[in-house]
Amino acid sequence: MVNEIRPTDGELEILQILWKNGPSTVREVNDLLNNVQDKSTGYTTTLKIMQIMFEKGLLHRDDAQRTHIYTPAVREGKIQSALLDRFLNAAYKGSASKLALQLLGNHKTTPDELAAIKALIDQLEKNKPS
Amino acid sequence: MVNEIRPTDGELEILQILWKNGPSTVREVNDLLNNVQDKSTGYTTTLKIMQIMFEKGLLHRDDAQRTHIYTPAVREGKIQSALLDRFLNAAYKGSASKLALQLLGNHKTTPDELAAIKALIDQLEKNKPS
DNA sequence: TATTGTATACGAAACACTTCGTACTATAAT
DNA sequence: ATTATAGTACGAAGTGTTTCGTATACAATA
Repeated sequence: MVNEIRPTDGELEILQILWKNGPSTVREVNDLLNNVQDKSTGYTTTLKIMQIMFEKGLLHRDDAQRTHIYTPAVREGKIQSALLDRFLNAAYKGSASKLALQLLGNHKTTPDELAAIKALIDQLEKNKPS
Repeated sequence: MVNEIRPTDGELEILQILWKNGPSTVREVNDLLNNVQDKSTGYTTTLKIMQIMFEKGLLHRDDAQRTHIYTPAVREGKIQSALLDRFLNAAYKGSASKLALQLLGNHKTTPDELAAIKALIDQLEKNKPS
């Protein structure tokens, strides 16, 4: 069930790194957490979290070598959809348009992005003429 | 700081009820949790959470009568903005347009709502001509 | 007045997440 | 070969959330 996917914030940070950088070792993930981001996480902390993510089925790992290599077990878009769905219900009681309006109103969006969104809306309107 | 506002899912459910129904007692909130929603939460559980929310400053309360009356200490829109910001960064690394596209693509939106969103985009394009 | 019902307050247990110390092991360097 | 380095595994502490039992107080009523 998609409903069961519930990565924590910490797990999501690690997933983001793996989605972006491809298969990685704990060391690589930990370095990126500490250098690229402001976080200062101990190595064994990152290791533990990734081990737990592996147990949960959130990550795959190749332990053929001493240094294990981890990969995400789930697609980025799938996780995002599941989280979005949950968030939409929890914070906006399911009103997607309310979320969209607040999103576009609060955040800077480039003209290109606005155009892409408008194009999608046009397409939705064509496909679903009421 | 808006950044500090971090209601849990359980707290958010209670806030939703208070935002919708106005000042309420623990009993009223608990009844709504149990009847309107599928949850089956004990009275003292709801009480405890609301007491903690009060301590955190998430709720105000009038304890002039034996039966206390609780009200939200924060506006719905403000909480939503804070949560949306956090969610956008955690799950979409800050790309509002990516979130918007997934949102509109995944969820049914009525023609009226689509029109409202398009109107907002038009206005944004007018105000910020690149 | 005594009993019953309904409040609040409090404490503790259960659970999950994060963090870190430590033990152990394999590889690399001297 | 010995030592240093870098990795995994494991356990336990700290924290926050949720849950519930229980003590206590007030109010209504028989």
